Amino acid sequence: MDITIYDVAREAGVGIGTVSRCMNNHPNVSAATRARVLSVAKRLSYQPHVYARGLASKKTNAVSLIIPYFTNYFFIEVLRGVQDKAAEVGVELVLYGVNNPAEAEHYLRRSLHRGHVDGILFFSMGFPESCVSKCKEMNVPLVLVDGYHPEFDSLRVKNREGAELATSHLIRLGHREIAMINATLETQPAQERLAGYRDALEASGLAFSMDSVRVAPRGKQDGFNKEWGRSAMRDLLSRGPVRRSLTAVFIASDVQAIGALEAAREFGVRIPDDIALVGFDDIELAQHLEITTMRQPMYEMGTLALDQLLARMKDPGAPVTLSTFMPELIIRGTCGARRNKNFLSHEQTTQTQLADSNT
Amino acid sequence: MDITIYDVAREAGVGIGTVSRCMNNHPNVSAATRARVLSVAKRLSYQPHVYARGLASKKTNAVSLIIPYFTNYFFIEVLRGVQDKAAEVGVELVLYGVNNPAEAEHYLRRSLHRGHVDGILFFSMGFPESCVSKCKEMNVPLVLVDGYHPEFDSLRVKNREGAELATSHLIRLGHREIAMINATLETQPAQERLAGYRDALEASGLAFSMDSVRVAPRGKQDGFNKEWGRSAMRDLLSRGPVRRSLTAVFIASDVQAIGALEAAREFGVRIPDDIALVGFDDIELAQHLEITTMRQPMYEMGTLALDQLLARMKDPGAPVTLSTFMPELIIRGTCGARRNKNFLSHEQTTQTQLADSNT
DNA sequence: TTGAAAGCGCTAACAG
DNA sequence: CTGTTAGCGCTTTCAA
Repeated sequence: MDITIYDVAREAGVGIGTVSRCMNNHPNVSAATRARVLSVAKRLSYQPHVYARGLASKKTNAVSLIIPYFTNYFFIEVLRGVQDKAAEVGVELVLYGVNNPAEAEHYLRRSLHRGHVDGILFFSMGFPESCVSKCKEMNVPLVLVDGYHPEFDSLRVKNREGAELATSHLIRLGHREIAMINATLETQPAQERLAGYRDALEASGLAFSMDSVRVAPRGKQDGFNKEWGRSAMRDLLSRGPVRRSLTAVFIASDVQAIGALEAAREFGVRIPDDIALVGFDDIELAQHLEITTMRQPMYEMGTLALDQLLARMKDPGAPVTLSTFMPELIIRGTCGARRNKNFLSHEQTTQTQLADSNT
Repeated sequence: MDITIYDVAREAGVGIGTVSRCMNNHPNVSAATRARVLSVAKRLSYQPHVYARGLASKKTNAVSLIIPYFTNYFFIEVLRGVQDKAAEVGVELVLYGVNNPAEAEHYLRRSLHRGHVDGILFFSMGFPESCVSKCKEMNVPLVLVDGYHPEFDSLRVKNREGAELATSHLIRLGHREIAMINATLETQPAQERLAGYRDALEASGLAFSMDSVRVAPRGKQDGFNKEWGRSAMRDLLSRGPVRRSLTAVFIASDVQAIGALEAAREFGVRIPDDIALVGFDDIELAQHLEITTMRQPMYEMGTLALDQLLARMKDPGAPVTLSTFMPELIIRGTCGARRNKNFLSHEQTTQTQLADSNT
């Protein structure tokens, strides 16, 4: 039924060792023999048994993905990148969706076990310190995607620079009084985005003050959620003195921006006419809601992540790398840039049509 | 470094066979021995080598998922279900994201190879006829999720009944002239949703006519896309005579509904005041755009899919099953029901209906 | 350049 | 109930 290396060897009149060499492009085979073996293999449509190979060679040709399930579009896109690259180079992807840190650690430990996978892609979550020594001693290639740890290869987005860009954009549009809606400052992205916001303000000689920043309390998704966006915006809008001069808000994520949009509607505040908004992430909804935002190169992060992992597998001793990705400003409706003819002329815009969504 | 079954055996003072039995809950071990072995195993934090076990037992403890990449939320949710169930029973998930039928077939064949995976979950795509005989002869457990083939266990949504429900909802709200925006009739969901629409109309004594149905030309996503939704809606709205009396549209999917919404805005048609809309799928965007729609029990489909696959693995000879899922009406803004106090009062439904299975 | 043979770590059949 | 042993299909020395 199943055809094995023995069948091929017999049929080709060689030993199984030779067949093995052929299948693995080992140099020590004469061209003639190789051709003969390969043709037999094809004729029999022989395919090496993955597990047998794995057992003998101690390689699995698989990598595991440890990936949180709370979010959505971002991971899909990154995953798509990983996926495409995996298909290209022929490695298997073992998927572990994770709902909490404990699960993450569990799967991490499992993946660390000998002969399970050749490498690990760990996504977006804080890397459990309790695992770093084990990772090191097991010497399992590991790369952190959308995360950072000094001991491992990491891929991350330039949050600070992105936030700076977003805020500068608002400043260029003439806004002087720009608030920020942020998440919990305990997360790194939140800290960095705050820093970028501040950078932009100060670079333009505008005053920075935490009074204009709404920081989320600890909680669901660390404050990166619609509800917090809504209540922060409400707060911003209901404070009379602040409201008078406030003309723009930089929001640390698109989900929060959605909530902010809702709050604005409640208050009868027109976006972008009364207040301009810029978000962060470019989730799918942002496009439909016409949110101007900072887009992260998700797909590219995926392909690069796997590339990096493969590189690490090839050369375990190489110095640890940190790859950073620059987010891109996507101008849509909520920042008001499109109303500004002058501005439009020298700014790259997407082709999505602007709709007056807030009348 | 790596600890093997031999280490455990030696440490526990037994043979490796006994250790193996303990690890696999084989009955033929005395309670005392079992306890001792297990404790040693734990102490050494021994974990069987997956591949060695796979080689010897000819089981892999893994299933492959062949899943199209074009869509998003639906698959995420289903996947989450599969994922959770997998974690529960401890099977590995090997992911194959697929961009076209050729790739699907490629991965299918790969998965079919001996010893690769114990079973296959094939998602949403037409199952390649060229593979059914091979599947049968290889005897690899396979279940189709959101798809159907008479030879294999299938899980699907009751599209016809769902469409009927959606349309009836519109009728109950008093609409008499209800159009439909559909996809290409070459896909089964499109056909079934059309049939359901027709059922509802006829059950209420309303005239059914293909004049009121916009069928997509072949193309991207079989017409299940925003662009087609927009142009179909434009067409509906620009045809004077039709427009006069038209008060509602049933749309075969939420993505299309989004396009329709845009078209309505262009024409200055108010939703739901001038025209009521009901979509299908309940993608994430539907919630934010307040689209009334038919929700598919995605998560449950995922868990059930894996359950079914496990059942099939346990009993390969069992008769082929077909599990169907009833979509649920989610009332939001676009159908206008909320304007109707009476209606709201007796529509308190939110319980997901579980699968009814039939052979 | 090639064949033979020794494992990889485990399961399962076979004796005891 | 338990130890021993023969593979599972392949990679990889080691001789030839």
